[in-house]
This record gives sequence, structure tokens and C-alpha cells, in this order.
Amino acid sequence: MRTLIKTFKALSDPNRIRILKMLQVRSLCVCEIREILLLANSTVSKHLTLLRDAELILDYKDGKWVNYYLNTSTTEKYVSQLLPFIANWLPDDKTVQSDAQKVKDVNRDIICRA
Amino acid sequence: MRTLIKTFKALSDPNRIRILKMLQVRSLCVCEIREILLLANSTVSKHLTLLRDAELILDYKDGKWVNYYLNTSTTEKYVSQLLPFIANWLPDDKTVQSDAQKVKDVNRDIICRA
DNA sequence: AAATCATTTCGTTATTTGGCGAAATGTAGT
DNA sequence: ACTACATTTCGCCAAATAACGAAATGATTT
Repeated sequence: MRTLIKTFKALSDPNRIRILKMLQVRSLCVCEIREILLLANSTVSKHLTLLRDAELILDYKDGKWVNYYLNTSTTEKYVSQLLPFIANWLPDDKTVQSDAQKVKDVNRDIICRA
Repeated sequence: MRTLIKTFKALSDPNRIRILKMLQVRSLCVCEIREILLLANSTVSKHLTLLRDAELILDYKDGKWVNYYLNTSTTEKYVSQLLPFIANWLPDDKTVQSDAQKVKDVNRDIICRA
């Protein structure tokens, strides 16, 4: 039960859903996400920690950057069943569409100097 | 997006999940649920309102009782896809199992006099 | 080793959430 | 009409959540 609730709570915030939908396009670092969501770095970092605790995402270090990506190969039952649904949801959401375009356009080396 | 978040928020509370799992056994009135969850009537009513707003459950009046039941025929995309999963989840949860037994044993005419 | 820069952690604040009891509402049966 | 009783609504409180900026951490490059 605790795990299930943790999973649903992780999915209960629009900014975290936007993050998951952005990660469908490609893996991202904190400052790229910050730039698109227009939140503070610390806020984005917190959201990512929450998503990782729920096993919805994973990360790996790449130099000074931390890349976050969807945990599509998780052994966690709820995540493995929910992620495919989320991948197919919100195809017509304007914010999600705009986020996806920004993910394609964003250049980490320029953006993250801010 | 708003609808999706509302759905996930409705599913993000253990007492509301317990209610949904109990409703898998049969439809229930507020005081039966109150008796099993050991919460105040007003609290149960609030949870039920939230679940109904998310279209996860429906209700109908039966005399002085209001019967709540799972909205298995909803047209709402998220609910129609999530409810079947929830129905199959938590089969080994002790609380959920105990709740299910209590649902079978509970007699509305005795319980609701309290 | 020092400087730079991405990220995380910490402390604070405003809002939301889940809980209660009391009062209001609605229905059934006398 | 009155009473009984299930449910809902209201007002309140405590805990959880999402946000920020500032300070701490970790890694790369000079």
C-alpha cells in the first residue's frame, strides 16, 4: 500500500507529469527542466528526487550534469504498468506539446550558464 | 491535465484506496465505510465526494442510505484504464483483505445505529 | 589549488490536505 | 407534524506539500 500511494502521489503534480512527458522525448538535466518549467533549480531537484524515489525515473552522471530518464525497465509493478499509460496520455495538451518542442530546441551548453 | 491530476490525487490516499477496494466486494453506504475505516462520518463523506468528483465512483439513494459503487462504466479515459489495474493490485495487503472480510460481515441495520 | 558551475540540501513560507465535531439537510416512519 | 437517523456541509486545526533563496556539495577545468 505504501508503495502504491507513493507512486500515485508522485504522479499527482502537474509539474512532475510535465517532467515525465518531457523525458519521453529524451533524457534531461536539472537546468534544462528548470528552463522549461520556469521553476527554481532546488524545486526541480526536489521533484526529480520524488520521481526517483517512486522509481519512475533514473539518473546517471555525465560530467557536471546529472541526466534523468524514464525508468522503463523497472521491476516495480505499479510503475511498469502506469508508465506506458502515461506515455499515451495527454497527446493534445498544449503545455505538454510546447514542452516537447522546447526539449528538442534547448541547448544545454547555452541554457545552463544562467 | 487538470483531469489527470484530479484522478491521481483522488488515488493518493490510503483510506480512499481502501474504499475503492471495499467497493470491489459490494456497494456500501457511508456508515458501513465509517465502521470499517474507523473515521468520522464527515471524513468518509468527504473522501467519497472526492472519489465521485474524479468519476471513480457513483452513488444512488436507497431510502435514507446513499449507496456508493465503483464507476466501472465511466467514459472518463483515465478512470476506465486505471480502475481495472487497481482491481488487480494489493491482493496480498493485510488491511485490504481484512476490510474485504468486514464488508462481507457487516450488517448495515445493526452498524448504522451507532 | 582555485575557480566555475550543476546539483543537492537546508530553512522558511504559503497553500493544500485530512481529520474532527457541530450544525444543517433530507428521508422514513410514527 | 414530529421524531429518528443517514448524510452532507461548515468551521476549525494539524500535518503534508510545493515553492523559493541561500548555503553546501561534487566534479571539471584552468
